[in-house]
Amino acid sequence: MEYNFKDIESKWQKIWEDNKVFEAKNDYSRPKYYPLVEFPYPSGKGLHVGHPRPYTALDIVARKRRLEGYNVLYTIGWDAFGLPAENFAIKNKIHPAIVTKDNIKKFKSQLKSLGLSFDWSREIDTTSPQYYKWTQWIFLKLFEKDLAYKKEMNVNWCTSCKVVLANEEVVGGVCERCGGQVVRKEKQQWMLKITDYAQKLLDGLDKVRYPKKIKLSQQNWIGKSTGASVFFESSQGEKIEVYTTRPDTLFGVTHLVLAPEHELIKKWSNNINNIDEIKKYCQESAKKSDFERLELNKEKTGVKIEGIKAINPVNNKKIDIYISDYVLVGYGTGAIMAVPAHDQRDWEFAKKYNINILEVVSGGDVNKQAFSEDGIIINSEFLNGLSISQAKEKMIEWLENNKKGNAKTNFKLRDWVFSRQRYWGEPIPIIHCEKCGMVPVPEDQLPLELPDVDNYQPTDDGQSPLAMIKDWVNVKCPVCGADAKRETDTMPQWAGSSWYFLRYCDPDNNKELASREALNYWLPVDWYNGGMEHTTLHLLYSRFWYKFLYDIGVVPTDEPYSRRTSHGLILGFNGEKMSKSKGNVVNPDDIINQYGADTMRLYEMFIGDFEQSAPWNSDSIKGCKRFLDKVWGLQDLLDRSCESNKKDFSSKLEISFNKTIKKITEDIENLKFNTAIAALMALLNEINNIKTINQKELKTYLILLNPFAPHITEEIWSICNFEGYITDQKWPDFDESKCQDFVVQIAIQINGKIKARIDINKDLDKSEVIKIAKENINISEEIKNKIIKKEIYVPGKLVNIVV
RNA sequence: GCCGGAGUGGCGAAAUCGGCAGACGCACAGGACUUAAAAUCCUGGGAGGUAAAACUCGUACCGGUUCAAGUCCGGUCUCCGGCACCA
Repeated sequence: MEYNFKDIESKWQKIWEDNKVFEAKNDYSRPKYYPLVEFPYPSGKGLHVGHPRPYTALDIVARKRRLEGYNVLYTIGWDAFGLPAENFAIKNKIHPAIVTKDNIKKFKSQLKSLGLSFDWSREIDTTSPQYYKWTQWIFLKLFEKDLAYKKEMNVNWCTSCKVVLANEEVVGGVCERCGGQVVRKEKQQWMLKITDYAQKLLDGLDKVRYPKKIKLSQQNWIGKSTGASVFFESSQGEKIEVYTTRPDTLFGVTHLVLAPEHELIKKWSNNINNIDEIKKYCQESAKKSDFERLELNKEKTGVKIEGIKAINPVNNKKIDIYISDYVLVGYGTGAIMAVPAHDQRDWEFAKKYNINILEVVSGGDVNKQAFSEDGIIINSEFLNGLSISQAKEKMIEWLENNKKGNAKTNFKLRDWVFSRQRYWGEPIPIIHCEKCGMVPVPEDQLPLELPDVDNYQPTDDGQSPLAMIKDWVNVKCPVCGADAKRETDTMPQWAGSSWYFLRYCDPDNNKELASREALNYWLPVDWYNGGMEHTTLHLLYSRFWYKFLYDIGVVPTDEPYSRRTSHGLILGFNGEKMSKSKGNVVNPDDIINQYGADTMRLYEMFIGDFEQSAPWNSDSIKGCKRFLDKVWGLQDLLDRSCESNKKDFSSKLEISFNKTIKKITEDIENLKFNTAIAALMALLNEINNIKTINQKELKTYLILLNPFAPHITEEIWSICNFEGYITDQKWPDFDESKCQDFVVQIAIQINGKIKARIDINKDLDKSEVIKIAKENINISEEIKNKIIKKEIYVPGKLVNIVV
């Protein structure tokens, strides 16, 4: 029976809004629950059907929690700084703030039409000065604690646009937009010392409930390794420090490899015989992005430095030095000791350049490939006969005693490049004074607002467009009053998103980023859902900021998120990622117009395993619409007699209802929204077979369905004259003892092959069941004249007789 | 190259403390209702095989463990996502 979803949905959305049904209460005595979804970047394209998947999922959780009696904080905001708005501004000369405002308006109306139970009174926008005042404040705290600093860094530089590019904007070595040549250019960048928190970020993972794959990704990203620093000496007398995880193989070192950017190469330039060749190689590798180096380096390249040698500290042997771009300047010391016998990359390099291979761990065939497994040390003087781990220990001891090195822990994690030469971001609140150096903008002058500019294009030398506004740039030093200049770089988009969930707790606070009272109550976030693509950047950055804020006493716990889950992508009908160019984008507005928000929500959740990606299929939506039409028809099956009203569940449906309550209750907690809906469908089919439903059953059914399809369930509740609103009801309990049928069907197997099925009482014990099984006509035939070796009974499932 | 995830009907998918593979839905086919169509309702279905059964095969591929394997173990292939050759 079709229902008028248009009227019903707008009616209830208005009632919820007018009555502030979903506003979180500032009543800190009640049990709280804080579910969180990643807030969107409001792009000009509007929502696509992928957005509502996580929002609906946690909306279901939020609605269920409210029914369970919790004070719930579920809200949304806008991560609105970023490149697309800026590029749009450059092209069309429209202020990004105006574009952003329009986009937000569109996103908001789209989200509202889904009936999500967001507390809109707490909505935030990272580009509003009231918000970024506190982003800047956190930056100043980091600066104060020496966790923000400036450093020369390589950036991608488009030689034709004269713009710094993100890795993503570099495609095949050229600028994505203009096709110009991209080179690596040295530039001063603001950095945040996330590496100071590497160990804490690692340790914190033990305390939180994240999926294994997310913990693993973060662990791999942080990449702790233990090994040693070893000091080689050059024939010129300089110390060349290398980091190795295999100090046990030091006697197997055949050469050193330096990164092309290594500082010693400049220093040696007068002493290198083949300096032209070296310079050429360095220039070539400077053209490559990291990604390209990765691509191109399947075949190792490198150049030997002629005229300079290194001395191996353990045996004083003179060895060659090479440069190669498979060694990265940003990791370790930018120099490695090469042990071709026991490292595959070194092995390949050695084979190509005809370098000796010195075996120092026995067990493999180092002529065929590098041997990196465990073995006994050989050819290594005082290490001979030891295992790898013993040899590591002994070598480190030797290095330390002889001042030739030391034990060292290394992290792969690099510091966070925090500045952008862009307009549409938070201005970095620092003033450069010739006398006083880098001076923070005084806190009472925050927010340091973004000034208006006429042109959003960066300057020719790659400075932010802010550098062109002379009366903004030129200021007096807050310390000494001399002429000074403002920092013109802005912050990356990651800044605003690193702490937004704190602001939700107290969004209008003008004195603090949020009151301590509110933070104490709401934090930590109980359940945070987001995309896998944010696992190693956003998720790690925000944990870092949070831990920092904990250390300076701003937040009450040391981890921000108790639980993290991630959703799979919604793909186009063709199984590819949705994108305009592929023509497979689906707009949720169309679906809602045609089928309604409840159907849309249901299909988003029914489409498949929440954590797995799934292709969108506009034909399959019909099933969800049909289901809701049938739910609408339940009104007609309601037995309105007095008798019925007093009843508990009817005997026919009692078990089914208990089973379903249990299943829905558990499935929602376990992200199994698809099977929860399947269970509701199955129960509905059962009710339709019986053709009657009593009051308790209908009420229970509506409450169970409510988190998934909130509008239709409210409407039926109200039409049936049930008391109050469905949003004020209590989530149903189930009786564990009534979750299983008395009579169950079990399979009977002979040697693992099914030969019969029988119905038995679930409480019968093994011998009784096997007795009944053997009496079955098929079975008695089968086992006649055979020797029974084994009889197995799996309660409620099957009997297997082995003959 | 490395790391992570996944391969099950025509399609989306269920079932992983080893225990009846394919719940629920889409599409499809047949039937009912209708002048007719749409909508709705009922019925059907992994493949082969049979008049119908029996039976055989079947969860990417090869092998193993087990009374029993989609699920566990060893190896291989393919697809998707991420990446910083991390010494």
